Formats: sequence, C-alpha cells, structure tokens
Amino acid sequence: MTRWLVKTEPSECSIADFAAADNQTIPWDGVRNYQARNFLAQMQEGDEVLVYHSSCKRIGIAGIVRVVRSAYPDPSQFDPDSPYHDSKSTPEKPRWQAVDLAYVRTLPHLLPLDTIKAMPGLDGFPLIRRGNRLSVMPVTDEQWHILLANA
DNA sequence: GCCAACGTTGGC
DNA sequence: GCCAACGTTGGC
Repeated sequence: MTRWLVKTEPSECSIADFAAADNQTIPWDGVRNYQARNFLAQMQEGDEVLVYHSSCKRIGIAGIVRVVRSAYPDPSQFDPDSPYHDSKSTPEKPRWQAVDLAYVRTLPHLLPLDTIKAMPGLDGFPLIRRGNRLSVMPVTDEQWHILLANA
C-alpha cells in the first residue's frame, strides 16, 4: 500500500466537502499534469491520502481520505462544456485519469505549511521543495508518521 | 530537439 | 495583487 498527498483549493473541494458528500466520496478529476497523472494511475484501492489545502487563508494538511476506486478515464476530458475538456483526448485513447476518494477523517487541528516546513526529517518531501507545483505526490511511511505524529 | 513565449501554480 | 518557478506549446 502506498500513501499519497493531494493538493486542493478548499474553495473548490475541501476536507469538509468530503465529509458532506454523498457516500462521503468525491471523484478526483481534472488533474492535467502528466507527473501527477502518473501518480494517480498508481493509486490502489485502500491507499490513504492526505488532503492539503492550498491557495487559501489557512494553508496546510486538513485531513485524510482513502482511495475507493483506482484509476479510470477522467470523464471531464471528453466533456466540451467542462473546464477540463481536452480536445486531443478520445475515449479510445484517454489522456487523463481520475480516482474516487472517500472521507476518512479531519485532523483535529489543521497542520500548517510553516509547521510542516519546520519539521525535521522531511528533506526531499516534494510538498516543501522550492517552487514545487506537483498536485499529487507519494508520501513515504516515514514522512507520513512524522506528519501525523501529533495529529 | 531546442528554446522562447506563454499560461498556470501557489505562497506571500 | 505580485511574482518566482515551473510545465507546456509551437516555431524553427
């Protein structure tokens, strides 16, 4: 089992939205970056995923979700009305993948980015690499335990 | 295959 | 709103 982190703008989709969703499940679609997509494709049912709130007032890790459906072609790429539409993608040769994620828990306190940056042992963690823009990334067991030690 | 131009991300 | 860093595009 692998562990992961996904970034999301909470105004678009927050950990509270997971808690409130039907079956507490939300399709994770709209990823349009190849490196992130390749990680999505590796996600297995049951994998745990940290939910990171970006571009907002309180930046940091807000909760945990779980993969309940592994990668399948992202329907939004075929939808001309979707902002995620990709005219170069066809159902025969889909370019983008989605997974379904389900709510596990909200952290009792948001784990802020500046706290994460100050934690020892997270060298090389993509989230805190300068200029990093990766929106889906693996989290090692060690990183996971450091991050959640007090959460 | 190179690389300049462009659009986007995301913290501040 | 700013802007550095990055990924993608497209001409050559």
